Amino acid sequence: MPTVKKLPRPAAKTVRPSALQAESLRQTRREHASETAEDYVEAIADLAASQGEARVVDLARRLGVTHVTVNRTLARLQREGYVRVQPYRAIFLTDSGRVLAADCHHRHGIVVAFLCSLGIPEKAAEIDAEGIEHHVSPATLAAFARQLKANKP
Amino acid sequence: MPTVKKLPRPAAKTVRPSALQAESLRQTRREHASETAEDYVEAIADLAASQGEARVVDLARRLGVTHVTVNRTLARLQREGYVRVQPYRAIFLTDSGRVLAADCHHRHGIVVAFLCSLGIPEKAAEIDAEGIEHHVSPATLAAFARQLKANKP
DNA sequence: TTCAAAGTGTAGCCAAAGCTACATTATGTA
DNA sequence: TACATAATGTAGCTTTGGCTACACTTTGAA
Ligand SMILES: [Mn+2]
Ligand SMILES: [Mn+2]
Ligand SMILES: [Mn+2]
Ligand SMILES: [Mn+2]
Repeated sequence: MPTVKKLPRPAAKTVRPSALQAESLRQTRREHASETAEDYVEAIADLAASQGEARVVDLARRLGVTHVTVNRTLARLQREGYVRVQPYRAIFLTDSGRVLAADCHHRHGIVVAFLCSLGIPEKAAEIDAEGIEHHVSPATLAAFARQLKANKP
Repeated sequence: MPTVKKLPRPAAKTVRPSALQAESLRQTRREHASETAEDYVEAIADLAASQGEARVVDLARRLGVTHVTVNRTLARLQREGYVRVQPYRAIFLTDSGRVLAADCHHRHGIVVAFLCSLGIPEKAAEIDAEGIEHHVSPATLAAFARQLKANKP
């Protein structure tokens, strides 16, 4: 063996417990797994409200991806029971899709308003919120809402 | 053609401009693309500080994945210039890896402290922060820090 | 009524990240 | 010094979500 000295490990200061960080990262991955569904149903509900119906091209434009990606994702969302799709027809939310969309819309609004209340410009708040929203637990959402109400009487 | 009436599209209320939402989602996807690198280098720096060195098993435990996933990701991070790895040796950060780790550590601390300052329990704050941190723009991070300083004189 | 343009669908490519199963190397202890 | 065990590496599978290229269907205007 070459002369590679093996220092004894210095008494593990445990800056942050491994178990908690591992659990946090697992939770973050779970949130990312539902993120696409959330953004899609919210966009579909928005389009249905503003345009009367949601079509593949509209979704693609709004989500910043190609229509191919939209198509494949819609197939998955149908499999998971959030939407109903038929070839060459508009896209419709199921009941559970509508519920999810409403929840996400509500949460999105609170996150944006909260960031704005900190002095962040509308547009920047909108950009950050699109990512942050999926990692805001019910407790944190409640804290945001509480803070908003306290600052705006 | 079957009798499917085509209503004229009601005057597009444009709840949220498609362009802004598309750009927000693109930004979120970019952030997700760098997220793994950020969490890894931060974990490696933490382990090096607390244990003296970072080994594959330690990383796997701390990140909540198998050692296989750690190995493949480390190969990518080496390709991207954040780490140096040698078979059966400890993992080392490059200069740019150390810089990234320091930035992320700093940002992580501010996000956790900010959430705690809203009354969210430490553990919940830690969990939410692990996901939120990657979507906090410099402007928003500054707002968090400002708020913290204002509330803790 | 025709037909070009717009919309939609599909085949097949890629990379990232997760995994299990198994092979190989180091290490500490008997 | 052996050798069992822990650590590490690798082969190969899966899912998700990007993409281009091309084919098919609808739709509206000439
Ligand atoms: Mn979002
Ligand atoms: Mn993180
Ligand atoms: Mn972190
Ligand atoms: Mn995220």
